[in-house]
Amino acid sequence: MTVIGENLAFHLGLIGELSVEDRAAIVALDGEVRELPRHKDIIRHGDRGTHAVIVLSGLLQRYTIGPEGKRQIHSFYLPTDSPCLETLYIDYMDNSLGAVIDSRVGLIPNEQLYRLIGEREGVRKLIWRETLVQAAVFREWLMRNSNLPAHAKLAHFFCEMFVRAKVAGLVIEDGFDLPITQETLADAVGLTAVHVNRTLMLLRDAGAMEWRTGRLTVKDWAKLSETGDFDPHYLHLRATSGAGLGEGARG
Amino acid sequence: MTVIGENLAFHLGLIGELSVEDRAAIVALDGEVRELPRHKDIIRHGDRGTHAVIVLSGLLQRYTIGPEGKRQIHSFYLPTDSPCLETLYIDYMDNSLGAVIDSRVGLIPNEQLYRLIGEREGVRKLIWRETLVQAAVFREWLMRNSNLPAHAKLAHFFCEMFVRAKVAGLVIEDGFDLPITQETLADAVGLTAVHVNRTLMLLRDAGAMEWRTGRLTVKDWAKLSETGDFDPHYLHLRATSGAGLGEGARG
DNA sequence: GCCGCGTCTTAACCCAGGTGATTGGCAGCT
DNA sequence: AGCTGCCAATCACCTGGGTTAAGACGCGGC
Repeated sequence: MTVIGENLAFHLGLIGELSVEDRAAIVALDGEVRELPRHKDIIRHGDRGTHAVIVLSGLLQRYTIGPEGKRQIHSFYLPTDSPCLETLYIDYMDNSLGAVIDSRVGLIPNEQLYRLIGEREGVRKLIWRETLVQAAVFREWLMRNSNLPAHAKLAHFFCEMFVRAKVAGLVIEDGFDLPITQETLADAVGLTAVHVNRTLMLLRDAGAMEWRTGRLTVKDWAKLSETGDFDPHYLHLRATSGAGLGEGARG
Repeated sequence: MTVIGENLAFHLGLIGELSVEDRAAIVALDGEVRELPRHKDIIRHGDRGTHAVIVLSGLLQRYTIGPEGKRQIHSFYLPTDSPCLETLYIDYMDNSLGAVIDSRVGLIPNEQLYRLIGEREGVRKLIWRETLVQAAVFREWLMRNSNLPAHAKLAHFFCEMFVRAKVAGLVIEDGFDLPITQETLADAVGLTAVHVNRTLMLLRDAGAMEWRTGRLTVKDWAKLSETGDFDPHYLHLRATSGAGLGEGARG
């Protein structure tokens, strides 16, 4: 029983059922715990991924740097999230993964996962499913960044992060830590920092949400989710019903 | 030995090695062949996917309809492409799959694939890898639609389709069938049909490409790929080296 | 040979969001 | 206290792409 395995089991349990034996096998997984200072990458574009990553604390981001230095953030990873599971069967990293703030991550060698995947159908199913859910999130981000106006982009983004934080057990009194700068947010939703700033004030004034000192608080879920045209189905959570999700206590 | 299995084996062979036995097992897969008239969906948002789809001829598109009827296309599928492999472990479809033009598809029941995945590590690896490559494509589309200006979006899109058509053996004399309307293209890259039209003429006038009567011809690969800042690595093909890809003869 | 419809093309106008530059607050360091 | 760096907040101005509308060019059906 390890912190890393426990967190992975918890996370996989959010998107499907785990038998007692499968759960035990995952919980028994171990690996290296590493401190990752802010702005430091753990895997870079072009690297060969050899480990799965489990976020234990802090916040990670997946991103690429495009022409003229433009950065596109593909996803953020909250504690218990597991980026890099795709390195199991994709050798060449086409993006980078780094820490937004000082973070702690667990690293599980792929070999350990190959073994479990081969032996246990239940584990295979959930890990595979996890990679597919991430693909669904990329599709949703594609839709959001291509089709929605600025205020809806921000609202949609906040809704997603809120739901994910909620099921991960990170939400306290309708708020959770989202320690990103407006510029980082801009790189995620495909706007400029200036326009993000302008647009944030609209959402604040509308009373939908508050976001200060790195903490997001949802004031009016109905308004926020309607503004962002948000439907959480694409997250494929076991309990998907908007903000009124189950308790979701940590491992 | 069936058309469906043969096409799937060919397609998986593009992204990885298949042992003789694994290949034989895939080639032996069979399923229903179905004619899909243009604009008809084969799977709809909200459905439960129960089959993998193999495109035998024609062209499919994956899409969602957003607020105010806006359509976002997430991907196109050329002959030998295999959408819906994600339905193996995702029960609820969060998008639709339909025919752009009259098409023929093969349907393989998921049960058959579960069996093979459980029995054969090599097959499991390649099918999983295929779903991960599609996720990488979604990430690239996210970057493209969020960060690139209109002319680069179009160039990037054409580059991707060209490379994919090339490895599928569909390219003859630097051209292949891309029977979509400008409006459909607009819904893929996140522009309006009018602006797509304006921008297409720039690319044409620059001599980079030609696109008439549903057939795309690349005139100047260097110019086109530079305009679109295109790097084919994200497709994770076995032979990835721009337009000068291997022969790629069908089945 | 004509009609109807889908698609492409073009034009005139408009606005959401980009650009660049400045200010002020706040935290950490010396 | 003063300095440095980061980040939020604004302002004035600009432009890429959206919007609306109106022809033009096929092409299949009758």
